[in-house]
This record gives sequence, C-alpha cells and structure tokens, in this order.
Amino acid sequence: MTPQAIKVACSNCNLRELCMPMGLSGDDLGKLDDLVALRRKIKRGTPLFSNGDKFTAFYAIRTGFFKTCVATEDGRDQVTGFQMAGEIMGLDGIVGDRHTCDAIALEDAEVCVMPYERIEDLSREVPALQTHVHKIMSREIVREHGVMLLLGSMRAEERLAAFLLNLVQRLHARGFSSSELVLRMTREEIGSYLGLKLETVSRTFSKFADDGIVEVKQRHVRILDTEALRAIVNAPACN
Amino acid sequence: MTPQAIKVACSNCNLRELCMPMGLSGDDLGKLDDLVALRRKIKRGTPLFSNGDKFTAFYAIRTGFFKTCVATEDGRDQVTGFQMAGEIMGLDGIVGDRHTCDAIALEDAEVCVMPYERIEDLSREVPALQTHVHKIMSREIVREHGVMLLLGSMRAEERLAAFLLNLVQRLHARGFSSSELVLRMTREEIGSYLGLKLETVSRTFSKFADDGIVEVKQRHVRILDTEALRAIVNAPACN
DNA sequence: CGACACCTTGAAGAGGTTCAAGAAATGTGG
DNA sequence: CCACATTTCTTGAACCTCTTCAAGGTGTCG
Repeated sequence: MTPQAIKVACSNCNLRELCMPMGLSGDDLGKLDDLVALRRKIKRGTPLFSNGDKFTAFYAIRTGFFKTCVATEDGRDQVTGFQMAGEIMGLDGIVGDRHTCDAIALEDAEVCVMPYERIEDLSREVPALQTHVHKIMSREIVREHGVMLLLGSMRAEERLAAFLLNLVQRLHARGFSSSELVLRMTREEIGSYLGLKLETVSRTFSKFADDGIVEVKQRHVRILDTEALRAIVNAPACN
Repeated sequence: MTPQAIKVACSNCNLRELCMPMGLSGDDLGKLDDLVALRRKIKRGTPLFSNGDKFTAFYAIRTGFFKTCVATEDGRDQVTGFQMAGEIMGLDGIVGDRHTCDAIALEDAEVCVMPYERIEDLSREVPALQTHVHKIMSREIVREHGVMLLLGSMRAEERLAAFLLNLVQRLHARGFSSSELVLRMTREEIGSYLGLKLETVSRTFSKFADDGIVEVKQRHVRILDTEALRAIVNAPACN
C-alpha cells in the first residue's frame, strides 16, 4: 500500500486528450503539471478507496480497469460503473467528505492522484480547468441517467446489448478494436451492473451467440453484427 | 413564457439553508445576491427546460414540484428524479452545452435562474461557493447511485417503501409532516421512476394499506408505520 | 496437478407485466 | 353549478420474463 512517489506531468501524458487536461493548452496545461501529486499502483482485486474512506482526491486511471459499487447494511450490492483509462473516479466523495462507494481494480492498475484541494485552487486560477471539472461531474450525472433508463425500462437483451455497445465504443475511443473485447469483469459483476442475475447474463450471451450476433468464449467477445445490437437496444415493445 | 423580471436576494431567502447559499455567511452571502438573474414562473405541466435546449443556467426551486426525465428516440421514457423547494436543476446541461433531459413542473412553480457564467465567475471569487457547487453535483451523483441500487436490486415493495421514506424525509426537512404527504405525481410517473408499471405501484400501495402500514386515498398518503417501511427496505432475500 | 472460481445450461417457480374493465377524481364548457 | 369528457386509479386474470435451485463443465492460479 506504499504509494509510488513518481511524479509526472499531464502535459506529456498520452491520455491527456481523454483525461483531466482535456481542452487545455499551452500555459494552462503547464499549470496542470502540479495537479497530480503522485501515482499509485493498485493490485487486481484490491480497493483504490472504500465506502467510508476520507475523501481527499480525484483519481485518474492511467492503466487498468475498475468497478465502482455501492452496498447497503443488509448486504445488498450494486455495481454502479466500470471505469477505464482516462476516466476520473472519486466524485462521490465531495459531498460528505467521505467516499460512499468502493472502487476496486479488476486488473492491476495505476492511477494519478489529484488532491482535491489542488483541484479547487487550480480551478480558480485556470477557468478552463474549472469548466472541465464541472463537465466531468456533469458527464457522470448524464451517464447515470442513461443507466437509470437502462435499469428502469429495458429488458435483459436490451440491457446486455447496450452494455456491450457502450464498452466497445469506449474501448474504440482508446484505440482498441470496435468489434473485439476482453471482459475484465465476471458475469456476476455484469449482472449486478445491469440489474440481472449472472445466469441471465450468461443465457443472454448464449442467445446472442446462437443468433450469430456475437462470438463468446468466456471473457473474449467478438461482435459480429453491431447493427443487430443497435436494433435490439432501439426496439422496445414492438417485438 | 415572458420571464418575471423580479430580482431578489439570496441573503434573505427563507430557503437559503437548503439551497445555493448553504454554508455561506456574511460577506460571501452578500456577494451571492447577484447570482440570481431573475425568477421565472412555470405553469403546471409545462417544461422549465427540455432535452436539446441550450444550457445557460442552474435553476433553484423556490416553490412547486418538478420531475426530470430522459427519453430515447424510440419513445422510451424514464423519470430520473422528483425535485422540490431548494433543490437545484440543470446540472446535466454543462457537459454538452445542452440539456439532456426534460424538467417538467408537476404543479405551478417558481424558480431562481442562476446563469452558469455567473456561477463560474463567482466561484472563483468565493471558494465556499466553489466547494458548494461541487457538493451539489456530488450529491446528485450519490443520489443517483442510490437510485441505481434501488432499480438494480430491489423488489417492488422495497422500491415503493424506499420512495415514500425518501419523500417524507425531504418534506420533513422543509417543515412538513413526516407522516402525511400529498403526491404531486401520477402512479405512472412513480412507476417510471421506480422501474415498475403503474398497476404494480397501485397494487403495492393497496398491499401496504391492507397491511396497515399506510392509508392511501388517491394522492393523499398517511404513513401509519414508518418502522415497517424501513423494515421492508432493509429486508432483502430473507422473507 | 489439484483446488477454486467462474461459466453454462436445465427445470421449476415467483414476481411483475399485460390486457381489460370499471370506478373515482378532475377539468371543461354550457 | 351541473353534465360530460378525460384523466387517473384500482382490481382481476392470464401470461411471460427473469429468478432460483441444481448440476456439470471449463478455465485459472498457486
């Protein structure tokens, strides 16, 4: 758990187009180099932060893959999202000064630690950063609206199709294939995120495979017919 | 649609303990008085803003009651929240410069219009406001986590119980009864929010009434046994 | 190589939906 | 102020999707 004391500059990070410095340039980008206090490595299966932890910083993912989840006292558990390189975690902690969810690495990962105080200070100096921080939080709110739509009004096939399309789209934006992906999470975690049981997720994968829409070998998924997936998402009652 | 050109001060608003100025005092509170550009009245059933509208401002509810909802091209619809006095709407619009949901008044309402540019400018001057804006957005993210938990892992009775408890708790914080309330929304809107059909909402109300937990007369609800509702929310598999 | 975690598939069951009809409330116009 | 239209709410019955329970298969890691 000893944090790596490596300090690095956002200005020459290859994720800057996706991450915190997005939209900044020149001078402003230089000012941002103080934002990242350090980097931290997280082993697969371990938490970056947990429910109840004191909130101190935002975390930008450099490498690896995370899930965030909330839990109730009575043991219920809900995955609220999956995060990949360039995405920001920890926004939940501001309001109550403590984190209200767990962020768990699904593979060995490395994050940039951006102390919240520095973000506030720098935001006042750099209006573009101020706006960007607001956009990051607004984007998270809009993303969650989408999840609520999914959980509140879609059936199992629609949910899984939407999930796959969202994943490949984000992976594609990071230079990966838009038709092939390796799932970093279990069927149970997918199910928790989608409000389904793991058996239903498995069955729905099998159905998609039978229909020739995807090839599934455990966690390796190849999308054969993206349009079919889109049609499933956009075809509600009428089927 | 002509906005009312009445200008008023946050510093002597009776909602300041719930709303934007929360936590500010003295000088800072005075600076905030420029934040509200004007007030606007919204007739019942009409939108404050709609999906696709240009984003220009946050809105603080002075009086009345709203729902926010997102929709898909194929006509699916999801209520993402119900908002009451002191709560802030419009956060979804920052990221894409346009609103991505509809905010519709469920009764005649009045809102304070706080132009986003002024919020940004003032936030740089008043660190307490900067923090507060972040907290408002963070609170919305945490709230949505709770809704995801509800939609993803609760059964109908648990959802409705959680919904009622949340509503009375918020009403109570505004000086209303913690056992009696008037629903401002239809069964269908409740159902959309909770991921249920309106018939299920109605049936579940009836069941609660049969069990002596609530009295329901149309939109008038009296909670007879708050503890029973809490028990329903916190009793998952084991029943 | 063996233990463990993860995934798949089947069969039965439950919770929620759908379809339908009627009752109650609300709003409108004469 | 009343009659009528419309919206909203309730309840029943059949159906369907997803869950639950169970067993076996596959992959992975020490």
